[in-house]
Amino acid sequence: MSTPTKTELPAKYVPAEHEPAVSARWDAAGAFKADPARVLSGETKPYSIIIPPPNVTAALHLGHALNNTLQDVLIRYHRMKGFETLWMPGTDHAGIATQTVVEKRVLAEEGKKRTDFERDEFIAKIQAFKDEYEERITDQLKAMGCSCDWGRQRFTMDEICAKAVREAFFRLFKDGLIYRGKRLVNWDPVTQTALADDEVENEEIEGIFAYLRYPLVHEAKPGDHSPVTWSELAAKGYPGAEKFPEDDQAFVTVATTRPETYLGDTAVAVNPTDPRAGALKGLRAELPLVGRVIPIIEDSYVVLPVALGGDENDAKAKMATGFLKVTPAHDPNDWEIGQRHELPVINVMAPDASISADHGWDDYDPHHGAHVFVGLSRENARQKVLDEFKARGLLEAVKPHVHSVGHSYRSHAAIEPYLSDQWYVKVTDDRLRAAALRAMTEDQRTSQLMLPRESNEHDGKLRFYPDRYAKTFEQWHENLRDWCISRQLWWGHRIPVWSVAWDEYNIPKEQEDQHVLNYEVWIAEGRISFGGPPTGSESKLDRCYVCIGDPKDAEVIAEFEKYGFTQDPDVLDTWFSSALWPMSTMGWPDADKTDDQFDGLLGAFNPSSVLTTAREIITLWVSRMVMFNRYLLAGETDGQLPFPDVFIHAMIQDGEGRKMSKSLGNGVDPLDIIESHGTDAMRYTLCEMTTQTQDVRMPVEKDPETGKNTSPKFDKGRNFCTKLYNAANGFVIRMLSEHTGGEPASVAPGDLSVIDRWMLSRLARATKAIDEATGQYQFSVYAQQLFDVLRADYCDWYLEGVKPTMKTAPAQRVVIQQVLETILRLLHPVTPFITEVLAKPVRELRVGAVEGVTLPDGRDPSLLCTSGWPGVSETLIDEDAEARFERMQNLVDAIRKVRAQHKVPPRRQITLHADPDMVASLSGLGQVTETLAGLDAITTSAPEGEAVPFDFDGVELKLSNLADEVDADTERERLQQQLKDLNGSIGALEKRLSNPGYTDKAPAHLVEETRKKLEQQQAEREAVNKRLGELG
RNA sequence: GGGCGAGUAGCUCAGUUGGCUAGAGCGCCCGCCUUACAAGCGGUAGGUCCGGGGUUCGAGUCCCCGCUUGCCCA
Repeated sequence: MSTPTKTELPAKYVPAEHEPAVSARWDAAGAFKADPARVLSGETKPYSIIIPPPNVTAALHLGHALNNTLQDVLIRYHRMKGFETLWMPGTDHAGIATQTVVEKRVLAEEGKKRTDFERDEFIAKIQAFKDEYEERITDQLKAMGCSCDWGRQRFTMDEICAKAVREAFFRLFKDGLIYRGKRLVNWDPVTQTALADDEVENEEIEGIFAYLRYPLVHEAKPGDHSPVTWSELAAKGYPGAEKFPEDDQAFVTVATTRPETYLGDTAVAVNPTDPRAGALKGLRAELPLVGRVIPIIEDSYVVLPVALGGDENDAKAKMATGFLKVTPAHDPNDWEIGQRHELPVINVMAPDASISADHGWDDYDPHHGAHVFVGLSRENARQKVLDEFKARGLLEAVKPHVHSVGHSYRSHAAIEPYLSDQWYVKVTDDRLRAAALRAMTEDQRTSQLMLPRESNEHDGKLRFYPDRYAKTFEQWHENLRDWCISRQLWWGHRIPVWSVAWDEYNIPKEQEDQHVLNYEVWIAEGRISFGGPPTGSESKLDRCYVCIGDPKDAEVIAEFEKYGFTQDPDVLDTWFSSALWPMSTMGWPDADKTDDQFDGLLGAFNPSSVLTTAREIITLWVSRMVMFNRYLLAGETDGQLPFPDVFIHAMIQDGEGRKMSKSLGNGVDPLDIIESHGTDAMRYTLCEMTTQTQDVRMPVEKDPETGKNTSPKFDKGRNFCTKLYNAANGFVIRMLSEHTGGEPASVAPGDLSVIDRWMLSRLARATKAIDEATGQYQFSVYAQQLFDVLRADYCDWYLEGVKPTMKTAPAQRVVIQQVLETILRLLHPVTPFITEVLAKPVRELRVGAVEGVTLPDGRDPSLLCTSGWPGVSETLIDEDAEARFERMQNLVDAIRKVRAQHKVPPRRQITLHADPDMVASLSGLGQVTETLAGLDAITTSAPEGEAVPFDFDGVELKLSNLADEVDADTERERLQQQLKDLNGSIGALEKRLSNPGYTDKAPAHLVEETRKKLEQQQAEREAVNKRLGELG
């Protein structure tokens, strides 16, 4: 009962001839559209993945190809399994990265800087760039076969996401979780903007280490101080004080690479274990020329010099004096020390990094002499400080010193740690941090801090794959610092806060009542919220801040702007909107009252099923999604997670273990691979590479013809696909079309021959292994299983083995077809295109079923991607058939080996002489052995002419008719090699068995096995020796 | 400085409670255009499992020390 019209396919598989057409079929069928109604009605279970949105800054690279292939494998697998699947696609605006790229482009093309444009004008340029790259990225994802729900594609700055950002910001602001504070940022003094940490490049520079002396003083009261003498210190037991003239003023020597920052010093620190520390208690240092008197504090951060017990292997200890100048405004470590000791923070620089008294240097007094530095650049001031100290006898030494300094990747200027006002999310608050820690599954926790509570059903559900990444997540949260979310950029979500300096917030008397009334109403209505300092902080804000929930709320804005309020010019860190991605893409905060596109999505698909990403994202993104999802989707207690599973995949490096990068020119473009090898080949290879390790290497080669980078690793995937196509189209489809008739509608395994039962058994095992591997995110195991079952089992053994019988065995033809159709389905998530191409013609061959093999129609059987996942019952696992078939495989291998050694021409048929048991056993396999080993007969009769004996399972078999005359030398050589191998093996076995420890302690079955094996090999050796004797 | 990996054949990698003479793909070499497939088929060679200790009857696998190398965080 064959279908009337058969699908014809070309003889050779050229991916580019099929992939676009297959994509078009998927699109036309709306195959990837998710329907939340089916979930909400309870009809199906949801499976969803939120794409980690690629930056619109650049086209996708191989890491994206890997990341998205793995997601697609999961999505397609679950879709076939019958889940309602949603894979939400989208892109990220990537604030600074994108703005920078566009700035470079505009400078190159128009010779203009960003500041030559109005803000809106420049943003329009970035927007145009974004549109271009978003399209490109979308095309790439489609070319990769990603089965996203394309009708729901999002962008982190589109309207619904912007609304989510405003809502989240407003709520956090209102709840006191967003505050204004000071912090050191990476400041680029040339372009005058803050930079993210990853935009700072560390470079080794040849700098100096300067040793400066700070005179010590007593301070009776502020402004009244007197020198400390060495004799005083000696009296207090200060080691070494006696070496100095008694009446001279004592000093401490600090060592620094940046002498000019001494202008902002607010303390000198000494290690509490330093033997000099005790004598210095209560004393102070006076900064030369500046006149500032600063305390001497104790802090264990200070490195002890080697002479005082410091670590000899520590380079710092060799250079250190044991005294550290503390400049909280100009060094991140000093900032930390300043926080610990509540030191004043004195900024001595202007935004261009020149020395200035106008940006926080409040105790500046030109009469002391520091005026000589004001206005100098950092570099000139550095030299001037050295000169002035030298002139006063306070410069102890200057040594050359190579050290690492952060530079702007844009201007290449040295980064200045610069104090500025920024917005922060108080992620250290229990409502955020604890919620993230409690989210972790308990068996992945290593500390007892904030464990899941029994009372919260959403606690303890977050699991990392592989396990070890849980530790990264845990430690990050335990050492968390508040999150700086403001960026001095134009491209991004503008911070919805308006402010005015207190002393400018003047409301005319007659308007005061109305104004106060207005904002009380607005607060009650949730339209505005006033900000304060961080909870528990004593500091006062210098401005009045109001967050306006809706930036289009003209009434409110007009009112505040009337009193001088202006909107914050900064934008939010990109990760703020990314943190909302699992919610915003599904329509939050208006999930159920906007258009159909979002209706029910949040309820049906949040939490999503898994997040698939790279490990550097655990801290930047995963943490923040967990905190925001739990906080914003919560009632009184912590709410649900954005996803229960986090899968972290490997990073692809080049063949030398280097990161792939543009500057090294070692990147591989996925589109080039798709062009040269086909998408399926790329996907297969990427899956196979995805083991549980951190990094995988991909040797990169430049194609001499195209000049494009490629890698030989993809050949395996391409060859695999070719094999599949040749087997399916070239053999199975052709043969089963030509030979039909009499197929049973249902085939019972018991009625089948050994080779069929073996094949079904192998298929059952592979299916089981694949299901298990997928549940554990073991993509490499999945790919390996596919390779083994298709190539090794189905093509190399099964199809070769059934050749002589298939034409006359209708039931066997059913097995051939059913197994192929099952394999196509198993393969589909990894290699979707070629399997979709083959699915129709293979399905058209279906004439019967095998009991235990189910091939469900799924949602829509006209496409493989919406067909059901195959079920292969474990009852098909047949140990007996496997044992018999494997024995035959070993025999065929042994015969092939003899053939090769005797150089028997491939086509020459030879004769196997065996004992009756063996012959009987082989005859149960049909003609399989003869076909695979190239035999004309298997017989119990003795060879007539010359024959070559060989050993198999301890039994001597013979092969005859190898050649017109057997070459004795070849045979002797073969036997001698065999003897050598046997001697080695027998020696090892004897040694093991003569060890009483082994026979007494090892499991009995292992000892027994070893004995049997020894006996068998000894028998083989005897036979080989005998044969060698006969040869003479 | 803290954390996490990796080191097994020329290359890329498997090796799951410790147990056959350590495997695969590619590459090398040999033989084959055998009627699905030369992007293929059959076969050979190739390994002190980074080094050193330890536990064990038995270690690529577990423990300790070291070397090399990569990534993340500070």
